[in-house]
Amino acid sequence: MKFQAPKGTRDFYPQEMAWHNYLLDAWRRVSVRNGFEQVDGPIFESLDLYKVKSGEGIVSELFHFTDRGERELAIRPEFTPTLARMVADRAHALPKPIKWFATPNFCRAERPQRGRLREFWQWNVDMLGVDSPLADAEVIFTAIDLFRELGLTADHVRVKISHRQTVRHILSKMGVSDEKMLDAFDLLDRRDKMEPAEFTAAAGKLGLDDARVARFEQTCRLRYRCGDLMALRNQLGMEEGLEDLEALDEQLRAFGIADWCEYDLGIVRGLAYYTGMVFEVHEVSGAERAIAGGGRYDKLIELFDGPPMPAVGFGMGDVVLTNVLMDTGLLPENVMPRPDAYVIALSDEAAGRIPGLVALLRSSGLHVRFSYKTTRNMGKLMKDASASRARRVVILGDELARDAAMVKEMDSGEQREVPLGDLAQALR
RNA sequence: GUGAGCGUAGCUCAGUUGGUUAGAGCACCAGGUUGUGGUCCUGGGGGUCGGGGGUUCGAAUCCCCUCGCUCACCCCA
Repeated sequence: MKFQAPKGTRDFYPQEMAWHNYLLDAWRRVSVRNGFEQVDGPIFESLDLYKVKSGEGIVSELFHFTDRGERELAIRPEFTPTLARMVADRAHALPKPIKWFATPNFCRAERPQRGRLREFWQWNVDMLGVDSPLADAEVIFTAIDLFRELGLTADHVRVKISHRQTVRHILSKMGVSDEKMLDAFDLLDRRDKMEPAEFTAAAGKLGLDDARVARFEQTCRLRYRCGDLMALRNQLGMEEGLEDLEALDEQLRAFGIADWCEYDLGIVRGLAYYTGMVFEVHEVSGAERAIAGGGRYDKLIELFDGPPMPAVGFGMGDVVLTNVLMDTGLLPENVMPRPDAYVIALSDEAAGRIPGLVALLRSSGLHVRFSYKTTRNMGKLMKDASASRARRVVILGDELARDAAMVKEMDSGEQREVPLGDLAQALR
């Protein structure tokens, strides 16, 4: 084996490609019925574009290169900067709200592991121009609509939701100053990887005393059902400061997706990026990486020199989603296109008529295949026809003397003689 | 990028304490039973044992490097 696919990339043979398309088709179908329009951009961009949002540190995670004109470029690792650039360019001309989706592939120079490769496809869904929990909820609904489309249920996946403003209020009430707020979010994000003592010490530096740390810790560990914010209110002992979450809660219930959602204040996501609601979708066992993640990012378009523009969206990668579908047995076995007919010939004379017949049937829109074998052994040819999963087999045998062929329904086994002139109609 | 485990045909794996031309099942290809679908029979292609170097009379088996896979860290845009 001289060459192999580069580290962290996949070859898509027909079966894998069929599954890949099954996913992309579902993404597209669900996007469209939820009112989103498809967009795309170049697969490489100026390296600087990615530094705007993520800083200089992002460069080591990118596949980047210099072109012959000394331009620093990078293969796209995400879609948001491209989207922000596109929106900023025509912000005043585009009708609002802007509801866009894309299904691009991305490359990131990371070490591959389960659920994370160096090249992957990601469904991006974004809504810009509407600063409302209604938009937040609709975006989450769209993600859930996809899960339903693929056969997943609320028993398989869970949408974990938090809200920056709400967590900020809670932290603030516990004594964290505005200057220390980002550090506090960062600590919240890393708490699972820290020893309890280490966590307590770090929290102390942020102005939280031991008792508050314990309470905060517990608050973040608990899960709160969508539609029941009373539990959270009681846990926190707060009467105010939960308005943002409450407004979102109302919309989620209005969309009828409360069963899929829960509040998890430990969800943090990108620090400098999200400004309001944030969410992740996880498989219930928690064994896989996040299936999807997103939230509200109201300052981003300005960062790309556009006008103020509220925005909310999410990304869903194909790798983890495929893992989940495989584990749950929801990836259909047969997603390859099924032939309408498979033509076999039982004599050399009959074989001579295959090209003309096939050409005729195909030009009428039918998916038609035939055998290239020279054998006239019917058992063998039938086996090939069966393997192709064709709906019907057209048998060219003695009936040709009457200008007719046998047409066999492969699913039922029934067969009948059909005049050649009626074949296209009979196979429809 | 750091650490750990793994790497024999397309797939799942055998391969005795290093010993002659490296095997099986499935898959693939060809043919047979002179008109009916995962049957049966016969034959065939395919591996420089991930790659390179070393130790040895001799290595798939031992050592080093490298590439890839898996897992954790990092990151998760």
